[in-house]
Amino acid sequence: MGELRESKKRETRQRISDVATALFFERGFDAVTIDDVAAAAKVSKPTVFNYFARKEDLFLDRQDDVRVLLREALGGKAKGEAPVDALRRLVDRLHHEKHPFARIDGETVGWWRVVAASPSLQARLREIGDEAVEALAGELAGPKVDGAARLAAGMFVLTWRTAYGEAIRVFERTASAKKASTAFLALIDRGFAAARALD
Amino acid sequence: MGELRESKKRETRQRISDVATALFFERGFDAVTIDDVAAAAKVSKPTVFNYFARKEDLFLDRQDDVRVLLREALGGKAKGEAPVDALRRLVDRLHHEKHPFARIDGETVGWWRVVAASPSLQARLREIGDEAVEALAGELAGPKVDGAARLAAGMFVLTWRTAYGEAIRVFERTASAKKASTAFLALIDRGFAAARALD
DNA sequence: CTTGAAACTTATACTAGGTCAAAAATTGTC
DNA sequence: GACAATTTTTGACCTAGTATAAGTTTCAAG
Repeated sequence: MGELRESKKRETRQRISDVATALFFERGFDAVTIDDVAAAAKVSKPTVFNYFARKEDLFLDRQDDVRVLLREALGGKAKGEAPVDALRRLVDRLHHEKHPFARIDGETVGWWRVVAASPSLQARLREIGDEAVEALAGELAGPKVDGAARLAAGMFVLTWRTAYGEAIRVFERTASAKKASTAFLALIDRGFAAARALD
Repeated sequence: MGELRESKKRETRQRISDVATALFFERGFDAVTIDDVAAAAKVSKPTVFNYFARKEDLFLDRQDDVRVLLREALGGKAKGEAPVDALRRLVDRLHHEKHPFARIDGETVGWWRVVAASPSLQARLREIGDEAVEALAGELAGPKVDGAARLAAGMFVLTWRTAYGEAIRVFERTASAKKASTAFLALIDRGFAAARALD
């Protein structure tokens, strides 16, 4: 059944990803070329693109997680529970689990510095955000997604993005993960309160 | 003092823009190369980039308008008037003036179709949106922009974008500019109501 | 009207992301 | 071990965007 084949592919993919990430942290995203990555991972350029559709995906390969988390948060919510409450619980859960999406510390900030220095990574992040909005709108409204659902979904994603960005800023200013967390959750609450006012 | 020079530049810039827009409508954004544009406008490729920093700017050259409109709406607001009210008045004004930012008709939809078919135009549009958020946050909060201001600004931009997108969808479905307008204003009101709940 | 400086445009060449087709190597199955 | 399927590679190609240096046009001053 192609076990060896599968594991080799996983290995190759992983090697490319690891090598690329290391290079990006070292030199910055834009200063590293695909040829650099390919050479360091000992594969050819087309092979890199065989595993990662865009250069940005070498650094941002958590997009699928977003969809999964949203779905399981909304799918697993108690009957009658408002979506906004289920999402609020998701934030708390991820925050307690120190999930990188909901927690700022030295590591996340290192990651963010790479992003902040690269316009194309930021562009890709915006794109992922919009995809998340569409996915979330689908979860919220079922098959018939309308403007109201998109607006609600947009508010969650916007709130998350804004809270995350603010937390980074606070961390960089104060070097305190605690203060960053507080700022993060405060903005989350603010945004979610506004989202509640939508209906 | 260089009158002829100035007018020639204006002319060249305009010619490039017109020629490019026509080509984009004709063949789609991605199917037209900068070389095509340069040849059709009878200039060289570097000259095109001399006037437009990116290819996308050949089609989206209203970014400055956004900043100007926001500034004059918030600058000219009556003392004591809430920013949200001033922005709401801006929407109404643009809508009545049939400004493309706030009105959907056959022409806007033609423009939108070009955008919808091009990932890079959509990416640039997202970027412009984020720039608008930063600018608006600055207008709202003065020199010290904080997370709350960014969240508020983000909500306005999100609401506008979402309302605009929904209006396009309605127009394409019903072919009625009136229904599109109604959908647009309904979502604007919805989003602005939520934004009011922020404080 | 000439001349020299400044601004604009050009040709040319280059970098880098990304794609494509076909050859070559590797693995799975008979 | 031979044949089929899949992966990888090679190498060529396209396009956006940039740098450089040379050519052209406009301007202002003599």
